[in-house]
Amino acid sequence: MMKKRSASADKICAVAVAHFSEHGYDASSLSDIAAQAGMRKASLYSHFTGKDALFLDVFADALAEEQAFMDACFADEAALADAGGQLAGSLYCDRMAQRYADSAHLRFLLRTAYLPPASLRVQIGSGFEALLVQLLQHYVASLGRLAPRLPAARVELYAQAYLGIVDSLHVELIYAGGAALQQRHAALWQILSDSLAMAQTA
Amino acid sequence: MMKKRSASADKICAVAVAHFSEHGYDASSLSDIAAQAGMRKASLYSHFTGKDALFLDVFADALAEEQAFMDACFADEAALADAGGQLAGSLYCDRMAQRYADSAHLRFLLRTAYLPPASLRVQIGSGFEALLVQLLQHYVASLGRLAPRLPAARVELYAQAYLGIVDSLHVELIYAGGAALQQRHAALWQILSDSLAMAQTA
DNA sequence: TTTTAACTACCTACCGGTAGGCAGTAAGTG
DNA sequence: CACTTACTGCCTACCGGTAGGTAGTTAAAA
Repeated sequence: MMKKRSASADKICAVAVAHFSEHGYDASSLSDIAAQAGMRKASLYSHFTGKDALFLDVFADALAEEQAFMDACFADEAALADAGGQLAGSLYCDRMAQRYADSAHLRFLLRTAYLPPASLRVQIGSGFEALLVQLLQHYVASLGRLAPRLPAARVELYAQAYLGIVDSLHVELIYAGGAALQQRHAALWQILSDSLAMAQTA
Repeated sequence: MMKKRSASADKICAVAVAHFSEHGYDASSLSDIAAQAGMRKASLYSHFTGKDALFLDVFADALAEEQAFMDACFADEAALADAGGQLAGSLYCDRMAQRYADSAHLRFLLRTAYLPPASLRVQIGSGFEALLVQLLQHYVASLGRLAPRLPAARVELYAQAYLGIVDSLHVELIYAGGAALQQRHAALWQILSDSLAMAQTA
């Protein structure tokens, strides 16, 4: 593991991710972040060259954390493949609400992925893109394991639909904090399940 | 129609919706908005009591405009019901990408609905909620017309799924500006169509 | 003549960022 | 051992800039 950062820098990042995820880039102030990390604003500049650099560091942390979470979900799903009735990628969706509640990194990531600060748009975009590609690969692998006889065109279609469903759940979390997530999850999962069943029997 | 505002106030709102939709609440400055509307910042205060008030006025405009657009889509869909093969709510989704490109009000609405300024959270939330309720009613009415024999529980399920799909398309627009919207639209629409076909033949 | 909408000028508050100093510490040097 | 040096991590104080917002004035419209 790369453990290059000092303890103070880690503390700053931990505070910063909470601020950024709650207030966004513009409405987060370095003074507040520094104060909550137990120091003055000027001292931040011993650890980060500026607001953008801090933001990007936090973003990198968040990407790594959520990628690890995603990997773990699909690894668990593959390990629990004995219960035959489940759908590909379901574990990741099942755990999403709890993860959103627990992880400031995920809240930060969703907020900044959809509406990044204008100056960092490209870097944020490409970083998040990589995460989506990874999710897509996990899903396709899982689908190939659970429904091996599916034609390639259908695999592509379900992959797109899966990403869409994940985004839809994300929106529910951002927008309503997950209050009505269960209903939406169930509804979208049902139509996906119906379509898959139809494709497999045909 | 309530045409209460002065021409200047209308101009200010037209400029403000562009700024807010592009930069968000925090990163939009009243000086810039005023300058682009052809006056000084102080003159704004002859028309609006402050930034919040201006923002809420713009929000109300956007709500009204997009509600009208939504109503028009479903009215057209009902009028064109002769072409039998279509799904409920499809016209609204079909027109969404073009609408997003054309209407700063829609871009503004999506941005502020998902990540409102903290101080106005509740007002924004309840306003947007009303729009979603309207969308739901339109969809249920349209579905009832196109698939009258569907059991009530299924209607509820498809309504939830439809809202989820709409949100998913919104995210694609916000995130990628609609670059990959066609694929996602097709995929989600396909699984919804499959599920509906299955429910109707069963 | 009263009202309205615009103006100039200014206020306070806070922003991100910088300069320079001050304690503590650990290593080199006689 | 004492002394110097260099470095770290944080501090106070400040910079230029800009934000939202206010006061008071002018000029024209009603």
